Amino acid sequence: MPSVRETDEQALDNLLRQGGLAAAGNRRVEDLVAVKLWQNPCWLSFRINFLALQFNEPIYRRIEKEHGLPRPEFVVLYSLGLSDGLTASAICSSSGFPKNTISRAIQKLIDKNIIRREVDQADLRSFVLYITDEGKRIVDQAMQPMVERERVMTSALTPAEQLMLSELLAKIVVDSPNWPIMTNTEENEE
Amino acid sequence: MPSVRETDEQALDNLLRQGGLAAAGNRRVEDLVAVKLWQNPCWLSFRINFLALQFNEPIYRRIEKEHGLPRPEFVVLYSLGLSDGLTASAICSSSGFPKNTISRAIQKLIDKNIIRREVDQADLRSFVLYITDEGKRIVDQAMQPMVERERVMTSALTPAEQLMLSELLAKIVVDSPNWPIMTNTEENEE
DNA sequence: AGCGTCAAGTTCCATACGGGACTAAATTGA
DNA sequence: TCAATTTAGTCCCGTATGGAACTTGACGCT
Repeated sequence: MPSVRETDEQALDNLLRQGGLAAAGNRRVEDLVAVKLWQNPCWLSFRINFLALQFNEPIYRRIEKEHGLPRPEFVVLYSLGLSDGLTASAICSSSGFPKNTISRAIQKLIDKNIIRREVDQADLRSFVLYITDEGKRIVDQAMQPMVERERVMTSALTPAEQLMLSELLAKIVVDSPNWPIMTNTEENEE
Repeated sequence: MPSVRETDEQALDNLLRQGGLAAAGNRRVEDLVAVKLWQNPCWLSFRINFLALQFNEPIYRRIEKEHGLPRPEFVVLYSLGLSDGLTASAICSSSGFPKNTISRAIQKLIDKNIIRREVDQADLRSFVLYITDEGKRIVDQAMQPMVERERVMTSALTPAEQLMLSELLAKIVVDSPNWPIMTNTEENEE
């Protein structure tokens, strides 16, 4: 909680909102994008959403075309690629997809012999998921364009800036368990 | 293009991937989230997507409940709130939604008297969109929780860090027109 | 002018998605 | 030890979504 006075808070708001405006300089950017960058009370969410889109759209389109895996299926596969032997609910909560979507994706992947499923002996309700060799092959192959896409997207930043960005974002992610659950029903905050 | 040698590049990769690991310290974070943060070749995309989700999910759920506007409709409205008199295609390209989705959303908003549409005299194919008073009211009201959510999400960072983050992200967004179009058909890059 | 191409929006349609109800197993607790 | 509650995962079903084809107007070219 920063100890700044009211007016300073507003000044900070303005600074945040205009973050990167000076540095943009001669660079040309689409009109509405410029507005959403620099005249937007929600500076963070636009930046984040825009960049997520710029990454996801081409990547998932490609994975769909090349491997026939829609996004939820690939998310499951990717998760197992990072950490084999997961359970469906673990994938849900780290990816944000609802459990029925993940469940469907898992079924499809099993049918395609891309993952394998075993009942968890410790908890007979749940299943432990394992990636197959075929699955490993697919993840490895799909990884290349993803990494490359990130490289392209971050190429405007120096290595030091990239590192700074990685750390700042991680700091926020790590803090996320502390955020309040947004209750949609109440009308007034503050 | 950073002028680093091969091995340095790998070292950088490792640093980037582990960005924020040291700072996380005692903080507890879900297992798979930790893996996706710090043992993930795609450090950027996970951080970005995770945060986008943490923002979008509660916000759009709330806006849906409170104002009956699904996400694409609110995106249109929000865009007009920032810059009145836009055209449908401008909204498409800044938001990333396909044009039929935006088209539908516009129709609905017109029906609900939240926006208004006039033929563009300069180009009879296209329409110029205007927000109505009712629309302004809704945006203003919906803005509060959005700003508040951002405040919560960034509260782990100092003001200086927030400013740095805003600038780094903007720098990437500004660079986005230079990124190559990903052609999904080719098999090999490099 | 007249034809081909392109761009703005709309319509059609198959399908993926997610809310909510449901089953079954674990856990709590009296 | 037997309800009552919670948790893992599946199923059902209405709806939103986005690809592709289509309509209409603009633009370029000869």
